[in-house]
Amino acid sequence: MARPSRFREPDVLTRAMLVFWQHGFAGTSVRHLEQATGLTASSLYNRFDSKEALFASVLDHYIVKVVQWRIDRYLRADDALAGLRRFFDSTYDYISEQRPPMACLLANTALEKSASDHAVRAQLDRGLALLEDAFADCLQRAVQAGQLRADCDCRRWARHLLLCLQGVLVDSTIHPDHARLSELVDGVMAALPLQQH
Amino acid sequence: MARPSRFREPDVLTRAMLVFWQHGFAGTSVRHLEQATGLTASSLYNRFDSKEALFASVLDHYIVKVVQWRIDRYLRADDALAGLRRFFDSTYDYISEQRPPMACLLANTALEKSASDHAVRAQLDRGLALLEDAFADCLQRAVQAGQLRADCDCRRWARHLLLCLQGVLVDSTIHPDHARLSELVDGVMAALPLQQH
DNA sequence: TTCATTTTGTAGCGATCGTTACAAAATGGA
DNA sequence: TCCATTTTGTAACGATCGCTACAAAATGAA
Repeated sequence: MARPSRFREPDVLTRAMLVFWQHGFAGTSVRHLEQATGLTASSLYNRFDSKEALFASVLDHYIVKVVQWRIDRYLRADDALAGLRRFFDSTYDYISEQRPPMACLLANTALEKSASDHAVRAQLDRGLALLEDAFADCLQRAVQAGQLRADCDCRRWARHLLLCLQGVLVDSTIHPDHARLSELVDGVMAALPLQQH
Repeated sequence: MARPSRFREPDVLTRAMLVFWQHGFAGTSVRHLEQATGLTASSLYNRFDSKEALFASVLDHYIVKVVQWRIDRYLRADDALAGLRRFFDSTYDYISEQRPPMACLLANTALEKSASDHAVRAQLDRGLALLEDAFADCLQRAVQAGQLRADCDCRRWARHLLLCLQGVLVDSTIHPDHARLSELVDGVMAALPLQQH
């Protein structure tokens, strides 16, 4: 057959992901990607058609490895509300571990890339729909567990949580302060239609 | 004296602002700025030291001409809650007038520029503090008018509103749909500690 | 009218951008 | 062993990047 590749594709995508995540699409050069992945440009272009195509693959990778992973890890916990809280906490836990905070590749891309880039837009839609559905499921379980009021409109509250999540992510890059962010999330959780005991 | 300038500085800043707002800092070239302002690069560099310095001036311009203007226009209305609602509405009204939606230059910059760029960070802080204070004042007036409960912690709710605003702005670029955004703002307003009648 | 001063337009600087041509290197199959 | 196939490293392509040198143009002061 052919000469074997020196790198596994998931590793390349993960390393490229971190660069795009931190510096954005326009702010990331192919030279930078070469350095981060350890591949030369010719190898990168051999696997991916262009910087744009690599970015599309990275976006898919992010949705599975970061978004879906966090959904599975937190939003499927037995205690739905506690899981939701931990999901938000983990968001800025993750951020404050990094230097500097990088928010969320989906939100970054939403604000950076042109709205006329329909392929990227569709990927963002998919990633955020994943989150919205996971929020809705989580809230539904909280209703069934008697944590939230029975008349809670889970779909609408899921959209509200998605909105708050994006707000937390933007805020975390401006005020990377754990206490402040935790207080903000307190407010988000308290706004939910909690079941009164 | 000297040869007079063909352009007024505020006009130049406004035009440059629209370009940075839409395409980001890295995504905006000096050629693009020349075209948008009608000035040549030599004229731009004669007034501003660098692209970075021009961006800093543009950010100041944005804080005064867009942020402060909207605060004065909406958040100082006699009916504090109605003004607050109109402030949020105006945010995505403004967005849907544009092709494509451009969110907010402060949020865009927060997610794009490096956290180590302390000068830009300080400007973002200033702009967002302006908004937070205006929200707090607005809520305080709503409390005094009996629209919100007397025990409302206006400062915390102001931060919450700032969070929701950023969320709305991100969402508006992904789903530039007026009805959906209006429903989201319904949720934000309903979450406030309204005085029960 | 001459001069000092600032803005303007032209033209292009070196550096970096995304991308590619090409041949050497590394494999399994024949 | 030789071949077909794919990856790799080297080197560089034309285009564009942020930026600037330089002189002509346009003003008020002397």
